[in-house]
Amino acid sequence: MLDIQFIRENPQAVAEKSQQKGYNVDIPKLLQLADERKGLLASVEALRKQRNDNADKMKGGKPEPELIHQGKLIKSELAQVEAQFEGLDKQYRELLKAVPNMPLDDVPLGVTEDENVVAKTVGEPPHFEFAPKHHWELAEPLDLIDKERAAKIAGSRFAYIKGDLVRLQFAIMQFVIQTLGDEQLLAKLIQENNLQVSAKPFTPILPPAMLRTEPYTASARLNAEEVTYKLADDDLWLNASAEHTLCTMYWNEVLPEDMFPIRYIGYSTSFRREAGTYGKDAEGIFRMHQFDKLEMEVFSTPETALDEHKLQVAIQEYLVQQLGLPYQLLQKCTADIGKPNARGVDINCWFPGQGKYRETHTADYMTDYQARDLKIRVRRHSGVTELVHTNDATAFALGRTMAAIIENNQTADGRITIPAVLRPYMFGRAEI
RNA sequence: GGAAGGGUCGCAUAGUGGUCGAGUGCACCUGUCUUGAAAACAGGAGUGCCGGCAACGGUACCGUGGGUUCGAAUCCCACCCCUUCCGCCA
Repeated sequence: MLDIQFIRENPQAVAEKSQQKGYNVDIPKLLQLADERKGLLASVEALRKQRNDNADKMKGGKPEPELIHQGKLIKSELAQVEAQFEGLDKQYRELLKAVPNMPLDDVPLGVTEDENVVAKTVGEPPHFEFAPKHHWELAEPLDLIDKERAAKIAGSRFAYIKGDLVRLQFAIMQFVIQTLGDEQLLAKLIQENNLQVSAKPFTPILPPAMLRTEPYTASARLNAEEVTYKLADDDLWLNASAEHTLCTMYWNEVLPEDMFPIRYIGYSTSFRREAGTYGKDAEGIFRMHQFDKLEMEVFSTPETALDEHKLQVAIQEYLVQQLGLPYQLLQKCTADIGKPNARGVDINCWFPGQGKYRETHTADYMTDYQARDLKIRVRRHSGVTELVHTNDATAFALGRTMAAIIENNQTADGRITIPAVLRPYMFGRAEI
């Protein structure tokens, strides 16, 4: 959430920028609630002081009936005022949480995702001497994907991934963990992009795949209506990305400055309900209820956070380039960056079967918006505490990445050439 | 899932209704002393919210949420987590 003090000082800007993101929030109402809440809080605290003072008078000796009577009066009045305060506070918090993060100045204005700006196009879509096939058309004869039997067991948007496609997935995972752990490579990317951040390698991490309502809500990532699966018998949700169990990892903690930047490369199966996407990308493994993903998550001090974001994008580009996939880099517009985001970048890879660039990567910069509600702080060397900044970014969503590899690397005889960087992790093989 | 024990200010602990708006030890910070350090001695130090330019004041926090009471770390209820044992299980 946003700092109420900031909203007080910039009501106009907050209203406008929320509007740009497609959020209609009643800022005057919020500020009015904030003021009323403040007044009630003062009353509550004054009454508590009365209660405490009254109780103090009864220490030691035996309680006088008059003081007990006084105490009872204070108690009932306090109960009333507290109830009022809680009601108001709930409204206030809901409205405050409804305010999205402010987009940075370089985020393009837009009303739909169609207004995302193509910042650059890298690589040439491959030319085929034949009509390129969809990944599912190639995968079927090679017996790499079985969706029919998966549907029998779990319904639509599930798959059995088989054989060499499994080997390919594990090869990509090894490649990513190796790459993000390479300090020299990171130093090179940092230098090339003129960034002021450390070259500290990313620590691989396997997070829980479920989390409770309270931290999930605080992360501003819980989307109960469209995305997130809820377990019926427990207060648990299936994570829709490793990001969700990673950004909540330091919930309610104050961390020493020496720990920063905290860089993780997380691997998790991700679960999404995909409500409202009926018929969309129904074939293949492009849009699934369950998919595996490697996700970067970085906690940093505020002054390095934007460069951490840019580093994540640089890493994404490097990874995609290494696999030889043609892509476009999109500067996401205000409507598409997402509620907790201050800035967002997408990478869309070329899918020859569809003849389109499709989203495979996202990089999100949240400033302190996530950390404020998650209460994740840094204790500076000076002793003061400050909210951290959070960044997350896809390393590879494995289903979509493999779909892209299959389509871009298809041969005339329906086989798939393995990208050179993955071959060491594929027993030296060059083809599926 | 069953049984027992436990969760206190970084760590370790004290604390079973008012003197705990939380004591002590260790670690930490600042002084005094010392060439410097150590030791000793003295002092300080948590997180949030509200008010204040600030010094500071108020308030809340003893796993979480409710309840009892004039008053709760302490009593009651529910839940979470940890430890040990049993059961089940990769």
